[in-house]
Amino acid sequence: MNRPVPELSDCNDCPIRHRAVCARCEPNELERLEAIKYYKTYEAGQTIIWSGDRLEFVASVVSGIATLSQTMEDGRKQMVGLMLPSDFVGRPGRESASFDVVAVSDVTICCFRRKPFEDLLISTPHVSQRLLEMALDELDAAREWMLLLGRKTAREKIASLITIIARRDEKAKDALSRGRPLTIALPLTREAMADYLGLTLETVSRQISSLKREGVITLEGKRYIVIPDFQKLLDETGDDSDGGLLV
Amino acid sequence: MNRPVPELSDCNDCPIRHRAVCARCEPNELERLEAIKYYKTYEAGQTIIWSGDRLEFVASVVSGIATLSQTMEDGRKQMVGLMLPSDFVGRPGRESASFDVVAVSDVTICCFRRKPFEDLLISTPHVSQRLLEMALDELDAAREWMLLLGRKTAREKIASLITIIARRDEKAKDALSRGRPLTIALPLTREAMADYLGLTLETVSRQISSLKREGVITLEGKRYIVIPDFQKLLDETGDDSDGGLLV
DNA sequence: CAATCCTATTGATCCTAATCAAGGTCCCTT
DNA sequence: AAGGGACCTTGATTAGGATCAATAGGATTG
Repeated sequence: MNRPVPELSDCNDCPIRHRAVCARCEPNELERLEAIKYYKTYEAGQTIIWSGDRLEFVASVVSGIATLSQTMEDGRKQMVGLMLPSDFVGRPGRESASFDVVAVSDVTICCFRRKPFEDLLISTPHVSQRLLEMALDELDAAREWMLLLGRKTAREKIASLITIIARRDEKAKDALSRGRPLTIALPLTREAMADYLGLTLETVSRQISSLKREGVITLEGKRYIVIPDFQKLLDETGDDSDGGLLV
Repeated sequence: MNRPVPELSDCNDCPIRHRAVCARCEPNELERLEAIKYYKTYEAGQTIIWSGDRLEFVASVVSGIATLSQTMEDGRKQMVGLMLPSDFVGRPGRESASFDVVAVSDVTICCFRRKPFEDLLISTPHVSQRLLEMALDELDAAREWMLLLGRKTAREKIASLITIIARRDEKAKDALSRGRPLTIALPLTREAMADYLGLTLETVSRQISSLKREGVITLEGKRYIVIPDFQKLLDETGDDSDGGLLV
């Protein structure tokens, strides 16, 4: 199936610029980035990188959603990363992948050949500084996620996941900041949600039904959620109540 | 209580050099590091940084063990980081702490005042490159930890924790690589282990007793563990069996 | 349009780990 | 040496989520 490759303008010349990696790049540095970049698209369900694969590139998600996950020998599976547009995938300095990267929806990524990208890192300090910031942000997110996995109830996990998705939903930002009812797209299947949360898909389904019964959320089809009162949802997450709407 | 501040030689002039952060530092750069560094010691049980505190420094653990953890309003607690000597604590570019940092044993850290350290990062690219590598390593570790929290059984969690501690135990390295019986110090209380693993302390105690009953481990006192056959322990972790002894 | 497949929902039962509770061990203090 | 306190172990019971199973909705295909 052929899909058009995104125009350069889709990501403002440099695809990782939307996370401001290249905000301070000199023209000649941008040129070097351009020279080593190419686009790839994957269909929903395809595996982009297998754990253990040799890493040929690092990449930035341009559109679509991908997941990072690990699978145990007996099939138990845990999602360990959710990559949305603008997220950075891959590890400068590592030869092989530690996790599977799977396209959940159709995905386009902007790749940079790894070796030249690493060379470029050495000569453009502000890029590695920005990557460090991004890595530390991801580390903070991973640590929040660990609290969720280790200590939250099934109900709290579901409520937390919905707020996480709502906060990263560009289209919902406006309604969120005004305290309006919120409609958000649910990009994950029940199974993917279960893998995210360390639950089974049956438990996910039951908890969603329960939140629905109690009016905390409403479903529109299976893949759209309406949140009439965001604070009420936040109260179900188990997180500190203050400041929840901010950040 | 007064403890002697470690000599400079304890950490080879630059305390983060043992993780090779400064391997490529010029003499004048090392001087700048020296100028903004100071040592602090904490007793077991003391909180080094409270979540939300303004961050005055970043630091490197010189000796002892500290934990990063989060607590929910009702007291549920999850450890999200275990800091051993040479680990880096803190976040350049962030004003306030997201997690509690607590000394588990007596701890000495080598601090760098944050602002000047951040300035130094900008002018010494190889330091931020090294910090990036360390952050990515920690991210990988966090993701392994997420699999443990989300999908492993209590027994697998305990076995995994013991292997993690064994692998980071300098004194045990030799015996480990030769396939010898291994004695390791257990630096954590049952409660701290429970907070690490997302379990209760009773479950931790029961699972340790069970592994002991079945001869996978032996206890020497409460805080030393003997592992007669490391592979047998690995078989209990749920991780892929191949390559387990390496890395 | 029926057949099939994939995803989701709901019910019944089981099991793991949490909770509640009682002792036990070791160390420190006096 | 006795007392107290921190830490650990073990037992009994409960509960939350997993597992097994049946059904339903919606989209795609022939």
